[in-house]
Amino acid sequence: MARRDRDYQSIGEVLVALKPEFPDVSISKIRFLETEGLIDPERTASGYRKFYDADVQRLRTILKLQRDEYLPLRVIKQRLDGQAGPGETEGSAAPGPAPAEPDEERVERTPNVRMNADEIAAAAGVDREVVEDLTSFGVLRPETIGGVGSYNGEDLQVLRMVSEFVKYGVEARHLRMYRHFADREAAFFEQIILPMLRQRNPDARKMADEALAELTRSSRKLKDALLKGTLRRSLPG
Amino acid sequence: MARRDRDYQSIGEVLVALKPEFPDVSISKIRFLETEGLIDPERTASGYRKFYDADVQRLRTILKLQRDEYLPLRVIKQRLDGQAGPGETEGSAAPGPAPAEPDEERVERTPNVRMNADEIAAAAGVDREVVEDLTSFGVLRPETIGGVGSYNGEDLQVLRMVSEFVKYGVEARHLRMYRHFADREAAFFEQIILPMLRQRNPDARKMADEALAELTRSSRKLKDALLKGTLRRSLPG
DNA sequence: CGCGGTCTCAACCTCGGGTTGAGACTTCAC
DNA sequence: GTGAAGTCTCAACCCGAGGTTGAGACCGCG
Repeated sequence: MARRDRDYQSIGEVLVALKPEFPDVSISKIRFLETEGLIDPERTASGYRKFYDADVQRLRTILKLQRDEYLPLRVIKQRLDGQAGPGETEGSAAPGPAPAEPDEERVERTPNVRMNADEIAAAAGVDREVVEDLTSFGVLRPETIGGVGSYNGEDLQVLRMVSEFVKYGVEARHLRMYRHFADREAAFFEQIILPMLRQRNPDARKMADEALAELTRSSRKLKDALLKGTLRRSLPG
Repeated sequence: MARRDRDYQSIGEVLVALKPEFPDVSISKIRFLETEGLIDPERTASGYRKFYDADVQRLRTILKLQRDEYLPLRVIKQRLDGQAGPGETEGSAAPGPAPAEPDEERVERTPNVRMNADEIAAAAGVDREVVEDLTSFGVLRPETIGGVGSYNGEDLQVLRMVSEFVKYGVEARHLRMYRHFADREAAFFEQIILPMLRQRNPDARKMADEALAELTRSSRKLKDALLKGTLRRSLPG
């Protein structure tokens, strides 16, 4: 009678499963990742770790991020534990050399900030006009509250990047293409994700989140690779 | 008579210049980066380091990559020295799902590999048909040698990412948008870079390379931020 | 029943990324 | 010209991240 009918794997089985893709994984490493809070497998009555598919998938994601993106574990953790991951958000608003907070732990940031056009312009170090143009071209989409645009932390992220382009003389209207593309891409992802959400599986939500994160990463790399390849051909270099 | 008419800065001046943006920088760190081969400032007759604008710019780039992307110094170095990867040329077009080369010295480079459709399909673990479809949709653009497509390492990168999408049931034709966008973006960058190359400055080439790298990074973040923002609104999150 | 798998816990290790200090030279400001 | 401030090298040291290595005890399955 094979006992293989249980619906989880032991740590050793997981090891074997991951080894081909991640030769550097080890039992002690997996355990270590648990002590660091990156995974949290259930236990049997006697204390053995139980790895369900979702756990293994998460482990795979962790190892991939570590190997391919060189992310430190604390960042991986943040990024996986709810989108609490602050998209990085380097602190200190304001262009001025403001000593800023020693800050140290850059947790919590982003979503609940609220700024008007002047504030966000100042925070990103660009002219207010840039903000207005970006908004009118739809690159930024502030919520409109009482007829006045209200920008959030994500908009600030965008604006900071735009400010890099501005240095090279790029104008807001040139950046519309980025907005259009983001919309198309989001719609594309939605088509993939929505069916997953409709499943009556209790884990559906969790799986969908993981899937979305993975799609986002893959698409980023795809865009990168295509862009680089194209540039290499079109620019002498 | 102010001696300020020299066209370079001392290490201390550089420190002051960078401090606002990178509070953690220090003199010893800058020197350390030199011993690690990441920068290579000229020296005065008496041995003092001379930092020209391009050196400072490079330094800034290094610090940004370290802080925002968490890249280890050796990876930053490789990435900035562009092409100069070590060893490489694994050539292991391993079959099977994913042993491939985790490669250790990541991504970026593998220019001189040459594969036909079957080989690249095997290396990425997808069906040959996927390769054919991608090629016919222009997502992959192999050189055609004697009527036969010849794919390189960049194509393999792309194909690996595509294989992630395939898992979710995406078909090659859905990915055409990525190709279109990469083309538009490359053309956009070209418009920014070409004027820089035409300058009769001896450093023009170097500056243009730096600029291109910076644009690439900024645009990546911009795309990321826009996509995430859009997803957050369109998918219940 | 025994052999291999798994558990915890503390000690240990390596490496990346710097810091510190000593001792000597250079440059700036007056 | 002289001293204070800045810079140089070089070796030694430091710290944290990310694990590894046993020792000793407990499961579990054939």
